[in-house]
Amino acid sequence: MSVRQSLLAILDQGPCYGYQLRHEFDRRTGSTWRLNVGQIYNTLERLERDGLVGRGEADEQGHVYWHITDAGSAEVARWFSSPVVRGEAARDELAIKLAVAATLPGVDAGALIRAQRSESEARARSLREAPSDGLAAALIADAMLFSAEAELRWLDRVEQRLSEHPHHAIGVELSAERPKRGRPVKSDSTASSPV
Amino acid sequence: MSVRQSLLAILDQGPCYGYQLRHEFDRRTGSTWRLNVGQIYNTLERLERDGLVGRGEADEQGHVYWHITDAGSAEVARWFSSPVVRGEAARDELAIKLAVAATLPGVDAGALIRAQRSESEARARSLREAPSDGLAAALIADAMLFSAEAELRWLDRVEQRLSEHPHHAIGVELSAERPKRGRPVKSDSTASSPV
DNA sequence: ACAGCCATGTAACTTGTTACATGATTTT
DNA sequence: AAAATCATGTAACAAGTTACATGGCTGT
Repeated sequence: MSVRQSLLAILDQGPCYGYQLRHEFDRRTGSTWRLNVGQIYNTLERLERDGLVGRGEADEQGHVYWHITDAGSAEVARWFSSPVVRGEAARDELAIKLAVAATLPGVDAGALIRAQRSESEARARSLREAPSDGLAAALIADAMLFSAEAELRWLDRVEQRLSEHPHHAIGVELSAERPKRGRPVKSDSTASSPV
Repeated sequence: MSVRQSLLAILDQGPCYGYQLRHEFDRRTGSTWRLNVGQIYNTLERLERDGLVGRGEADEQGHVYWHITDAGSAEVARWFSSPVVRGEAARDELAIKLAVAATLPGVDAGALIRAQRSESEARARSLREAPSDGLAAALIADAMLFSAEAELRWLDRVEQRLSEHPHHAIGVELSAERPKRGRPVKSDSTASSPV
């Protein structure tokens, strides 16, 4: 939702045309994530469908200015007055991946941790070294750096937990809590050998 | 992609039927994110379409066992041997929101920071207090806690940067880097008053 | 003339997510 | 007998993302 909401928030400052919105989003996020132009127009049409923006006539240069509606402004106000709530939604890809890896037999979670640490360290280093141009870029870079550092701390913690927990792997076929029925049926053709 | 990949990784241990997969995903992620059952079947059909899994015959209980293909196993191996790369993709909703808020005139970024800090603090507190049952749940809770703490550190940093940078807001209509053409056209009907 | 950017748009697609229909089995 | 859970599936949709087509304008 962040692209959609950001475009709406920019439009709340005054009408803009598509390309302009792309540029504004770009500046305000420190050119960190470049939007494909097509996405702007898609998003605008969806916002229009939802009654949050309206499409103006094209001016002499052919620029199509979009303006926010009252419902749109209300939505922006709501967005800026409420915090981002993590948890229910917001799945952390790395957390899922490593948790799954750590609980599956036959997967080398240690190797994954080392590969990830190397990646996250490189990322943190490059974020610390690269100078950020402007406030927006600096804010985004800070967020990314802090997040990479948290990732590294977490990786250490996971390694520690795994070393304390020698029997971490939860077998698929041995699970007591498994819904019903015994072990998986071996399929002849392409199934890989179960552990 | 994490749900899709996780289901594939579980299937790499041996054939499973839909409900079973849901249960396995649930256990391995500490019951943190409960999947709607329908999503399992959707995902399985898409994996089948992509040649990564195959559908077996139903057994006497009517359970439809799915098995991984060679291409699927290769994909799992690839997944577990490569780190999660943040940056290009992986947009941080909070970072975008706050960066946009901080660069738009007329938006009270300070209030947003305070609201977010209160939310993130509550979250961190509840993660620290709630006991985690089992390794998977503990790992996921750690990840969430570290991430919430990084968020709090970042909010402090943003507040500091904003206090150093009194002229942070970037006006839409005053921007020199703006693509072309002068100020936005005022639309008569529903446009909110631009700042 | 040609390359390249500005600008608008369309079509197709991905993953995730929900609501719903249907029936079997199990529990109370 | 009723309620709950197990189990499979379908249909629809949201948001993001990309590739492509089309033109105008600008600079070399």
